[in-house]
Amino acid sequence: MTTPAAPAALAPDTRTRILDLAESLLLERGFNAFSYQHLAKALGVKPAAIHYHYPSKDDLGTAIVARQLRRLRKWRDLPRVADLPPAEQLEALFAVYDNHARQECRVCLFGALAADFRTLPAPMQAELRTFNGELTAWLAQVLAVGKATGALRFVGSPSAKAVQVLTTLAGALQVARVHDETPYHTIVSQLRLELLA
Amino acid sequence: MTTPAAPAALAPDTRTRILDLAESLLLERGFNAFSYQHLAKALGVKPAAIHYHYPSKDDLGTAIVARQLRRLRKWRDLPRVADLPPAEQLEALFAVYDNHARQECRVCLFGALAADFRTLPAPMQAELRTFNGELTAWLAQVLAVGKATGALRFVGSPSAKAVQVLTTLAGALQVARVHDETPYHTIVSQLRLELLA
DNA sequence: GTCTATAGACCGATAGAC
DNA sequence: GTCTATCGGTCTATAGAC
Repeated sequence: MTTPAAPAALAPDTRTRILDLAESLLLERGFNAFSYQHLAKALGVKPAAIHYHYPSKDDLGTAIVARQLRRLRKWRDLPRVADLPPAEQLEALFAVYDNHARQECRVCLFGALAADFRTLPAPMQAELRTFNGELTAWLAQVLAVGKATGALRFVGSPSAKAVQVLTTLAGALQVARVHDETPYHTIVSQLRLELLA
Repeated sequence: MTTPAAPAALAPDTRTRILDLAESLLLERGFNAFSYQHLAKALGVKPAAIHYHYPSKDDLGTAIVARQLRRLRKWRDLPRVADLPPAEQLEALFAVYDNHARQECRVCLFGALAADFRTLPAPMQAELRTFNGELTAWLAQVLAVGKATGALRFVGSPSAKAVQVLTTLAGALQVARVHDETPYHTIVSQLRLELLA
């Protein structure tokens, strides 16, 4: 019985390189703003090679969202995240968005796809809904515990506040793209000011 | 001296019909998701006729944003808006977003263009920055007066709060598109709950 | 002011060799 | 698994008749 080669961490295969680049372009410029030709040129392969791995652009787009969903679940369940007290879980969430802001003013997955949502293939729409739903549910739980322990402060229900906070963060990354990072940091500071007791 | 014909309110000219339809499609599906052919077919004219009025799609896009900016200034300076007390000015703002949510889950201009911002022509980018800047400045003033009179309640500076509230509203319309109107109303209720003293 | 006709580029996708 | 070659469609935009 032969063992499949372990994925080399320093040399991702073509399939992964395609997905990485497509994800970057999606978050930096939007789904309709890159083509198989762009990907092929940047990766030094031919467009047909990408069609081999992802037969259609719909498949590629769906793969991007599906991977982000897997990453979200992994991150959420990491001991260094799951075992934190609520206020620090909130900070861990902010840190993720800070990373986006620093990397070429990337917006988050949700913010990148929401405007064009109706033009997306159905599987992509479904994955994005799940992504947003699970993230919201996670934050609602964090907020509920935080309120109960007195570490976080807000009016209204945890789930309503979770929807509001995530929506604000998604929008904040968009504002950073249109202007600069300043309003993004203003918004996050404002959220901290209001939430941290 | 001849008088130019007054614009017939019930029969907008071709130029305006093009702009109206393009604006609708922009807000409902995104800037890259409609073409001159789509516009032409829906209006019963040929693509070339649209090129006559708006030589390039960049010109058309810029005209959409420029008109929204003119509308914003007009709305803001209307006596029935400008003379209102702060809490009612805030409600007037919410009413504008409610209208968007009800019309085919339109996002606002900002939310429609932010994701693809880097792919937009420079004049469009500039107009959008001005649009967002003026709206933020207006709301900051409303919030400042509201806080001073005790009608509105929030921590932090009026301008920081204004950026946060507008960003949240823009994001809320995007969430409505991805899911349904429910989270939009949840977010606006949350904003009311927090701001109205 | 609107038309016909078409240019010229780019798109996503496929067939089939290697 | 990646290549060459190419198809058919759509896009923005232009030229020129009416």
